[in-house]
Amino acid sequence: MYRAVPAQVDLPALEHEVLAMWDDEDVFAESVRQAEGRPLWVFYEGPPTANGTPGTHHVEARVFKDVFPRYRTMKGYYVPRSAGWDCHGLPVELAVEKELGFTGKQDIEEYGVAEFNAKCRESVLRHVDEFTDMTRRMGYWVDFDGAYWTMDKDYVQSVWWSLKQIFDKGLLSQDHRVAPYCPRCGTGLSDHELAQGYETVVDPSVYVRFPVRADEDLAKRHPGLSLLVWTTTPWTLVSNTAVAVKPDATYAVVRTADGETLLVAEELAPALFGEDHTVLETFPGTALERVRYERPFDYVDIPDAHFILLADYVTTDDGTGLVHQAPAFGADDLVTCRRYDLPVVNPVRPDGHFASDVPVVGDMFFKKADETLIADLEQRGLMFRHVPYEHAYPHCWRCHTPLIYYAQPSWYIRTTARKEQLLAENENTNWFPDTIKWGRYGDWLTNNVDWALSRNRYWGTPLPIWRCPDDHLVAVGSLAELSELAGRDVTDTDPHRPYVDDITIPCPTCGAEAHRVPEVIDGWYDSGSMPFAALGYPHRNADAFAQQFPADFICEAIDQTRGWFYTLMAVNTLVFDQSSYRNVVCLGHILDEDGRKMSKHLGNVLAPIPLMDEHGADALRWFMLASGSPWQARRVGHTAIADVVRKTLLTYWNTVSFQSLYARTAGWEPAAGAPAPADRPVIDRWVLSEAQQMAHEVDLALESFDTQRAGRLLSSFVDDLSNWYVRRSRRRFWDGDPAALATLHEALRTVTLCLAPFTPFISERVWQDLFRPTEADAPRSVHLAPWPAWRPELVDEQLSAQMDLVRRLVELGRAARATATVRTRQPLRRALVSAPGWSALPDDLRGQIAEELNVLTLESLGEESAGLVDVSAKANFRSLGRRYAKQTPLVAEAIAAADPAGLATALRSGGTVTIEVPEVGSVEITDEDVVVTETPREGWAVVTEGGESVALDLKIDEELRRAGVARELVRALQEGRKTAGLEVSDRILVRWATDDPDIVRTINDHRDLIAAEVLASSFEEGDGEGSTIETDLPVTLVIQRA
RNA sequence: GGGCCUAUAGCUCAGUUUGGUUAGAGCGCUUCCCUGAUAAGGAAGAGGUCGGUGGUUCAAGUCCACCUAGGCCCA
Repeated sequence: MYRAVPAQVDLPALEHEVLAMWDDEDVFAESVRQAEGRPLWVFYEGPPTANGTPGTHHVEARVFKDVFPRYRTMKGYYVPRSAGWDCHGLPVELAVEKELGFTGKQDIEEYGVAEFNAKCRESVLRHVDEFTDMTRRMGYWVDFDGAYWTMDKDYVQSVWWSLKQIFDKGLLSQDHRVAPYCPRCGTGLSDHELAQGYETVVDPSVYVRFPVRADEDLAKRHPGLSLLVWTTTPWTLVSNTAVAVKPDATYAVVRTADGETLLVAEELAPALFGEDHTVLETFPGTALERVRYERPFDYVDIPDAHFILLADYVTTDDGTGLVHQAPAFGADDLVTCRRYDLPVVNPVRPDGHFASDVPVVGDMFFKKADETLIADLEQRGLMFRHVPYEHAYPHCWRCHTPLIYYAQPSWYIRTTARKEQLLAENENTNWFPDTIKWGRYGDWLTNNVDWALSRNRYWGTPLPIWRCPDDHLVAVGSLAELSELAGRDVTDTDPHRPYVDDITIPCPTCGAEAHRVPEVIDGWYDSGSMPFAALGYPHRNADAFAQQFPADFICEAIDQTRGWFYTLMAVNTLVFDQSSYRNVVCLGHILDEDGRKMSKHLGNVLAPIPLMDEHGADALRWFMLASGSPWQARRVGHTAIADVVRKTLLTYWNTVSFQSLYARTAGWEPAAGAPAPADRPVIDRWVLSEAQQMAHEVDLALESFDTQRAGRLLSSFVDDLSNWYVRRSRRRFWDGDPAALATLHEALRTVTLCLAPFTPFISERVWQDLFRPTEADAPRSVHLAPWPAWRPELVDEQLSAQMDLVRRLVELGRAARATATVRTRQPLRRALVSAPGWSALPDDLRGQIAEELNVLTLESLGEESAGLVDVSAKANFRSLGRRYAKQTPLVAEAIAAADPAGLATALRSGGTVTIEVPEVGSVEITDEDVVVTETPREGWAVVTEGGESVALDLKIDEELRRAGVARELVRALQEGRKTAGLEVSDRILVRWATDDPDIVRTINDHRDLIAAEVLASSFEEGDGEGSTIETDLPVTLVIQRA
């Protein structure tokens, strides 16, 4: 026996019960365990940074990470899934610094690295709990007990091992380069970190005069000549070393309206000076090489410098075509200046402040110096123009400090050396959506630059390289290896700073004492190592790794193209010569209701747990999976989610509740048996066929990671089931018809299983209420059940098409009633139908139309009513166009001109008609080529669409009218039953009283029908106890429970 | 400056792969209908230059080119 399913449901409360049940019965673990030995389907969880509170965008990715493993499990795969936590890195350090009130590295050093790292570890553990709560609440099944932590000792040693592989391949090296650097955090940033931190800022844009030295020939020809140099970083002018020009551009000496003489690229002169200037002389950039000038500031000593040099990268798109060179602060500048053997002078300290001994700007933060320097240039008359300039400038993605491009020593992984291989691996990867593969991600790979791996920080995987005073380097792959090198057992050491820093080894090359280099590594390398490091490979779990590499599926949001998607591919391709994932689903971002990014700043962040406790996790999940396109940025808000509940979840729930109500009322059990599907009424066969098709197509959609399509299929099936199958079959349920009950049971079983991966809570509850109690061998959870078996013998495509026709005809009939303003409750004598396929429609289906439209008979419009109709014929371009292409309009014209009635008659019998078309000749027309529309003439309500017509006979005689009144009485009584709070199976006593002879006659004529409809065991004239029914008819009705 | 995505009803979005002559749904609004599961359902109405221009084609929301605007990413 089914459990009773109330019509009203509190979804969030239901979900909490289901969560408790999963815990009690250990369902998730069992779903994995019972699949052991089956084919593996490998999923990798991208570790969230255990820092800060999870947001609704975390729910998005996690819904997708859940739905496909659940689906694959149902399809018979073994899908183990471990949680993972990204523990290291600047975000954690920053959070701890903030807690402790620190402002920089010096505070950390004073506090003690060991103590600071202990705080970091503590902070990670704290934040992981919040993620765990959110993850459980949303029903994301992932194994927390087997979670990997990037700070675990074994994890760190696996990372070390992989770095040693890369070092041994000659791909890990130290280099001095100009790279983005955060002066606050005191560390360089990798390119994927840089990518996350561009902010639009207003910087000064300055055009500065650099006077050409008086002893230069050029200055002799043009006394008072200055170079006009443009920069948006005035603070770098202190270190001006040279000026670069484009060798193949044309430069001009220009006299301005003010009579001043300036040197700029010729094509930029109009933009700079307007039309009012005179070009005195032009020459190519090459002619300017080594022309000396007076530098703007002489605060620091830069020997043998300050002349013009040539560089191809200079453009004449904007600025002046003369580019200021400060090799310590620009990657291009460094390369160019080195070619001319110029010194690299850097007056800025690692903390971003000018050195104390620099005049004027000493100890000033680099950005702050702009103002002072500009004032000075203006005072000395060197400033030509000074305007604010809005542009995107990189900032530290965590602390928002403007970055400085800064020459610094750093460790690099030479990913550029393996670029071709990375591109080849990308070739073998399936991206969803596939545009990412060649677009955003492919583009990123094509423009790959070496990976700046090291960080001058504390809480991270220490770079496992030991160096002796003679710069011999050793890479170490584990603590065991380190013990051997050190000559003592250090395997119990925490591999983090500062402990590992204290271990020294004799240099294997020269025997001198070697120390570990001070850097830790980029946290993104940790997460990219997770395929092997999560298992502690190669130090253990070699077999498991062999099986679980690469992944069949990973999924994150689009910001990870340069994050995890990249590091995962890069690390594993470098170490194993193979990428670590085959299919990658790449989601769009989540925006607020107004289309803005969610940020604490705007106060528009939706906290996930309250959101789920209001609407339910299923609703949020369904929204993420099926509402809009997952690849696109989407707006999330309460209305959109409430809509999911109302539209899909409650419709499903109410169908379940309906089934439970009538099955229980009838005492029906699924085991009681029912006619074989083939022997059931046609509407049953139809819904079973639809269910099969739906399950099959949802299967295919999920196979190709298309949850949106799957969702559409599911919700439209739920709608069909509730608003067509149940609606049309209600009476059979009241009677406890086993065929109907069995059919709905089977249809609900199919849809419940298909919904399980999407909405695991409500489907679990339905499983517990309907299926677990009534099937002897039912799994104890829907999530332990297999995907519905494909039963093609139940599919009937012809029936499906016929039902579509029926539903279209019903629509036309309703529209006809509306135009005639005859309400549906009033029976009509007959309806006439004209539609292709009508004659083949089984009587059962015709009956559905008649009942739905409340007409006594249905007739074909063509058969006996020839005189009543107007016939028109229209060309079907789709079929004609294929044959006649260019001549289609001519043929169409000829069809329109032909006698439509004759055409229709000939074509209806399946024949063909030959018509003569000018310029084309004889054309043979079949019924496919023509849309025939028949329209009745007078006294009829007709609606026609696409060649299908329904006409209602509007004549209402006394008999029909009274039948209508009877039906009105029935409706009023039913309404009364409901208001009185009666159960649907309760019998009632009815008393009626009226002065209206017409009502008396109606009741006398229809007494049995009315009594049967409202379950009245007595239906008598007179007064009685009970509830009085409200009705617009002149009659008093009183009902009472029998 | 480059790459990618997006542009369809007041709002949120389908439809574009495979071109076919009345472009759909939901929400909201108006009117009506139906109700023995439903916080439902149905019909009609108002509401569309399918971002713009040009092209290909007998035929373009759909294919092509260019442009505009917005978003994301890179420089």
